[in-house]
Amino acid sequence: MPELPEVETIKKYLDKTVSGKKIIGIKILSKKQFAGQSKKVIGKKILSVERRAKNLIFKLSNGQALLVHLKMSGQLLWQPGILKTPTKSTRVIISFVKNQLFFNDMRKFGWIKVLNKDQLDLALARFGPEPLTKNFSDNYLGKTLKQTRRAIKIILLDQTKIAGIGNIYANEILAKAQINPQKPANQLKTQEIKKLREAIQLVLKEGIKYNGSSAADQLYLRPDSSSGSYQQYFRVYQKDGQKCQKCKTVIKRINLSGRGTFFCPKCQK
DNA sequence: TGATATGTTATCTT
DNA sequence: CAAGATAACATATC
Repeated sequence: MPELPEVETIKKYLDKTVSGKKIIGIKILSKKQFAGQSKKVIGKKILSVERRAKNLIFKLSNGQALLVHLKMSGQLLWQPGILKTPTKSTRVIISFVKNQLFFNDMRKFGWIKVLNKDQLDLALARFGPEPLTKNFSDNYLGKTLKQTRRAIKIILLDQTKIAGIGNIYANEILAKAQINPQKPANQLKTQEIKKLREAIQLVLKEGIKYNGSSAADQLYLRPDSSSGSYQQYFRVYQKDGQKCQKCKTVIKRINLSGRGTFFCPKCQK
């Protein structure tokens, strides 16, 4: 599913592809997935494409913005040149003079919203710090983890605490940091907190480097319809029954608050 | 056929 | 009341 590295990959592609281009039409095929007035967007130029948490933000020349969340199965696919036929899962088509951008979403959980500056700020206000920026420090992480005894993995997934981590990267980060996903957050020692902060940044950067992950059951694609390759480097995700690369212990799968959780019971304490 | 997977939010429980 | 847990959403796949 698109998490921070996948959304960042899409952001980079689209920022260089659509910035400076004028939107000439919007076709909404799934009404409940588009909020606000498409009228306010037509004829406007895209200034830039940005990312906050797992959201994409298209900044427009009239001060409005398109906020996009792909949820589990959303894709933004760039259609060069001639008019392409929408697929069964195409929900919105954004047209440019020579191109189209398809918003495809099999499961229909994703959405696009037209927002003004205030509405955008409000929509983004609840998110915690971006883990790849300076304000995400050992000090911040330590302070945040001290506040709760919920399992550490649950906290990694909490968008109000840290922005952008989803189930795949939470599993991979804890494997890298050698921390058991079930460990109560407030039991992490100073040394473990530092190790965790480093693992968060390292694993997310790895994900971005390989253009995100298109795992077996995933629908994630880059806007040019190519796949990411980070799935080749997974340490634990969907590897239950296989041997840990480090110690050869069999990787275990458990269910933690309804999410598939994978870890090495020997390496991760 | 029905269980499963997922991100986020609404709602229920402790 | 707050924190934490769980249900709900949609739909293809196994």
